[in-house]
Amino acid sequence: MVKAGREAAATDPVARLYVDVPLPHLDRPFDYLVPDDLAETVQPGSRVRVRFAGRLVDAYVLERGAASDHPGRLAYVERAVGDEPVLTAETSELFRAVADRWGGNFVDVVRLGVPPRHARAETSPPAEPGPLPPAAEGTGFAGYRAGSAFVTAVREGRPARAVWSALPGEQWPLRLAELARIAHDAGRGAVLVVPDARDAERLDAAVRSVLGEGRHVSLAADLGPAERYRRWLAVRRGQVRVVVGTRAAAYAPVADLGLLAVWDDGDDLHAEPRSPYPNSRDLAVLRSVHSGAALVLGGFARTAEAQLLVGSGWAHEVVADRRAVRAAAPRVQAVADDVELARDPGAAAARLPSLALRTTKDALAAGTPVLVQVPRRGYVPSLACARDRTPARCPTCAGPLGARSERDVPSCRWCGRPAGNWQCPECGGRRLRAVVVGSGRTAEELGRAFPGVPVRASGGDRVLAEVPAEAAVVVATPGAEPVCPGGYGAALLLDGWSLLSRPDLRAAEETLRRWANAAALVRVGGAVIVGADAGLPVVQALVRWDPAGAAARELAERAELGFPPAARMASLTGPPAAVAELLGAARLPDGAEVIGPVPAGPETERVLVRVTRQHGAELAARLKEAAAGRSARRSAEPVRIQLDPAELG
DNA sequence: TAAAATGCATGT
DNA sequence: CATGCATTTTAC
Repeated sequence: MVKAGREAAATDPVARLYVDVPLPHLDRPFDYLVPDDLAETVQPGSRVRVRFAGRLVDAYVLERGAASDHPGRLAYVERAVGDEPVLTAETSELFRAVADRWGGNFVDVVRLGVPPRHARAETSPPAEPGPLPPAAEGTGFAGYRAGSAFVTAVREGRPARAVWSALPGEQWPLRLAELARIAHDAGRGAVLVVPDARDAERLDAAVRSVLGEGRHVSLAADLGPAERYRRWLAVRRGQVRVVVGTRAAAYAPVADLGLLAVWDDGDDLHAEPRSPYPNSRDLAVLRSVHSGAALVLGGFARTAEAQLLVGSGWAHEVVADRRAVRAAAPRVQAVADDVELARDPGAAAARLPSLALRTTKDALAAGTPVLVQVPRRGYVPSLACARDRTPARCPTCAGPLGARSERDVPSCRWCGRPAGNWQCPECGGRRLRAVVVGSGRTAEELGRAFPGVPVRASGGDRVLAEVPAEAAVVVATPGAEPVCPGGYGAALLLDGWSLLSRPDLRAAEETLRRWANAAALVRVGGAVIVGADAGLPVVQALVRWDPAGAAARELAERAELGFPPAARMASLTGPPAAVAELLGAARLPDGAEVIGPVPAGPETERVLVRVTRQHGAELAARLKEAAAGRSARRSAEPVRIQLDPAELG
């Protein structure tokens, strides 16, 4: 039904658009007529409202055209939402490619990459850029093999691809800012993606120091909707071409993108928890291919995925030579067990291994802080003697004991070692009871071992960005380590046991990543004590500071086991009948291997489908196709499809 | 949430 | 086996 008086636009009256309905079988363009009065407003990339199957829904315009292939009558676009496009030609193509790569819908990806509209923000005037600081003579990449070549490629607008292993102590925010400046001066845009808001703040500051005011924005996740949309619009309008931010920033509609950077791609914060579950690294890889932008994946550690890009010749390594590594790396020593326990009566209170204790004392005496990395706190309460309530302590490091459940073997919340046959030092009792301990207590308890030294805690919802360069014990959970100007005097990495004992495919890689990130904050000549068996390959990799070697070994192991990234996997999660139906309907690629199902929660099962890397795109397409069939037939119970799931369980 | 397609009870 | 009304399906 056409409203009285409505007429189609004189030129290109047809708008091809995606309707914002999350059903896989509707994930294709539909044609609508553009009414005459919207002829100027509705453009490629516009957000509009259309009547679709009766309801008014949002839609995203791909393109305008003269005619439609649709045999039936076309409906009119109902109205425009805002008067400027939200998709660019490049992001339109990117969203389609991301949806295809991960077996999802175009509009789901739009939700990840385009912030919700905030009408007021559309009226705010652009910020005037401040003076542009003079360009630096060179960059910090000169000290890395292939570093200068990569910088030159960015300057010349070539789509070079690098995996950068940052030296310990490296000012990585400044390095990435330098690259952004190079791209900027070449007239190109840059997108720099980091795991969390704190990293985004550091990087934001570094980019400001290099580009001055008003030439970049930070799109970190902790902004309000108005400010977020305002900054994002400034990017879309081309007023700003350098973007810093977390996950979602990777989609920023930067004009003429010249550089994509992802820092610490192994961090699980880079894994998008919403459908279709893309992650920053693979997204950046995809976008670099489609946009012709240069790409750098940087970190202190290296993922097996990044290693594969190097090994296949797709990306070049940007690494320092061994001499520079040796000069920059802290001295790492492993303390595996009770042999090193203190006999020293002064250390009786906190029975840290004597090496760790000496190291800590020395660093504190030199007026430098000591970083103590402890496992992430869960909801785990502390334990105490059931008889006299003496707090239960780890026999090795004197950390507080906790347990995940009543029946669980208690383990140390500092070093993670299990404490199976605990005995109360006061009354000899062997039974434990749960007690609630405030989160600040952990740090306080550790601090007691060093009277008069301030203890600072960083983790959970109280994360410190920086600590002063003075004697202090800094207790942090992985990922929440504050930086210290000049570096820490020493670091104790106490979380090895809880990390390495996880039955996770990535346990070793993740352990080294966390250790390296903490150890990299230690000053040159500082000491790192790691609480784990020196014979473990992952410990050796830290001692020798060899993230590339560790990643190569990790990749080889995964290849042997047929795990990603050596193979491509999809995980299907949902009610057993639904999973079975999807699997039955999917025309899986030749050689696809179905693993499972295994229980995955109440009324829920999961199967894994494994194919070779070459069949990855086909697998995604086939699963999408089967899901589309199910949604068209209204098979109600949805199945979650995840390509390259972050956790393989 | 609108129109079209389909289902189905009812009356001849 | 047409008719009218209810329900289901499609989706521009």
